[in-house]
Amino acid sequence: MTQFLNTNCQSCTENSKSIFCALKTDEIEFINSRKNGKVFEKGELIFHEEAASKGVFCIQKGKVKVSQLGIDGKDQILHLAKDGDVMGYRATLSGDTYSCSAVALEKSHICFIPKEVFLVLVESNPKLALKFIYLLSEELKKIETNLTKITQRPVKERIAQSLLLLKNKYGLETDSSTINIIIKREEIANLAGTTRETATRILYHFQDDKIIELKGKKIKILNLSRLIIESNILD
Amino acid sequence: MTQFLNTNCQSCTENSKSIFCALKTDEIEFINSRKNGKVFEKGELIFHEEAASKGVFCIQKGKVKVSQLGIDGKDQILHLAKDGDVMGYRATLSGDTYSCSAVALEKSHICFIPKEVFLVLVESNPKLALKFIYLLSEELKKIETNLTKITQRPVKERIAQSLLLLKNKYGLETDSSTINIIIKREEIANLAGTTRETATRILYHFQDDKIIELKGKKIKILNLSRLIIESNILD
DNA sequence: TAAAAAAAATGACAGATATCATGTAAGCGA
DNA sequence: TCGCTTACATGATATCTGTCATTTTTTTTA
Repeated sequence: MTQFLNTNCQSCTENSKSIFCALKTDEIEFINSRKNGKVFEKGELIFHEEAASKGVFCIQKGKVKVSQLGIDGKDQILHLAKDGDVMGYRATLSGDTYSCSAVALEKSHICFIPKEVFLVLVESNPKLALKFIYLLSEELKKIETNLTKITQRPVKERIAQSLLLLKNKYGLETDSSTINIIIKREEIANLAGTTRETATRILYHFQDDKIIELKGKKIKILNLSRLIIESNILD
Repeated sequence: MTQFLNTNCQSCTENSKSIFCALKTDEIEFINSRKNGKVFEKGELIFHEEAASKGVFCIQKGKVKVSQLGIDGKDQILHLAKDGDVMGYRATLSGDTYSCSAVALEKSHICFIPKEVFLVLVESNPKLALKFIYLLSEELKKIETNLTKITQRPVKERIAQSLLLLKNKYGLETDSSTINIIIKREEIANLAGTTRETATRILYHFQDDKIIELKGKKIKILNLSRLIIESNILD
């Protein structure tokens, strides 16, 4: 059962730093009166690929995976999102269907901004348009690099990279070493583009080597520098 | 030895349909007087990844591969370009280094538009900005799908897909079956994210199955529908 | 045109990963 | 709390694909 949120954008932008923060007060008002907040439970679908884009989603608080389904149902996680991130703008900007699905990784507060509202803003505010150009560019660069890496590097390195990504994205807990996300083995596999079994094995490898410690669905990084070495990221 | 071109944009936009075609006459004049045309020989480098973006390149006539170097020197072709295509805009728009290298696949006539000129246009012309948003979006979608496919599908399907891509991009010769591009085995491999040897073997497989015919560095499609089946693209 | 260099074909082989199968543990709803 | 379902661990196996080595063909250059 999804409940509705009734926060307003003003208080939201104070905390998180979404792309909408640079908007003028009246523009924020404009969004605020037309947006639509919802609470999504863990595992709940936020939007589905192949659905016609109806607008964009802005995460007030939460963690979301954005993934794409392969032919035989295996999905590839393309993007991880957190507080302040906007999702679905690619499809909305090009008037297309969503090319990915978004699913909450934990209970998340997410606002929906209808297409018309969003496009009016982008088209009337050149600065915002440039920001999205920027965002798209970054995204494109990231995924290009990813494509090259994922196809050329062995699974072990990709798993290490995935762990580093999770750490950088969601941060560490108060013990300064446990990655602040509850994530299934299968999702780690989908991030690294491999199978659940292989991911499991490699994680245990890393545990045997005292690089990480597996604590149920959480992962504690024992030796960050070695994890970086394993990931074979040279830069 | 690179020679210089002295065509003007007016005559160019009449033939090809680049993204700049929608510009007003004075804007085209503006580009025309500041651009810089060159002839690149086959195999010649047009721009190099990691170089700071100095501007964008517009193909008047030619074929170009845009690729990214992996860790051990193997490169992944991310994009194929032809007449009217603009390259390097991603980096230029986000004020970044190029993330890919571009190399001519055949003798190509290419104009260079300096960063300042390009950015002035984009920032002063909202319609153009939206066009680039569109372009970036399309590119992003394409590469996301590619990432999922390339990591999840076997090499055979990827090779078939690569051949279809080449056909769709560069078209067929007058015999209505030979793909209109001279391309090395290694480049097909780099497109499909595999090795030269494996690409070779699979191409011969396809030839044995009477799906294609290898004519030196050219490829003739004998049975398009079977090639599509092999590519396992369901849509 | 001959020689040299580059590209391609081809076979042998090894290894990384996926797949399959089965048992175990953990989470969840009644 | 029990039972059911979902997630996880783990071994055995097969296979795809990359690597290496050698020969042949094609292209380039002198």
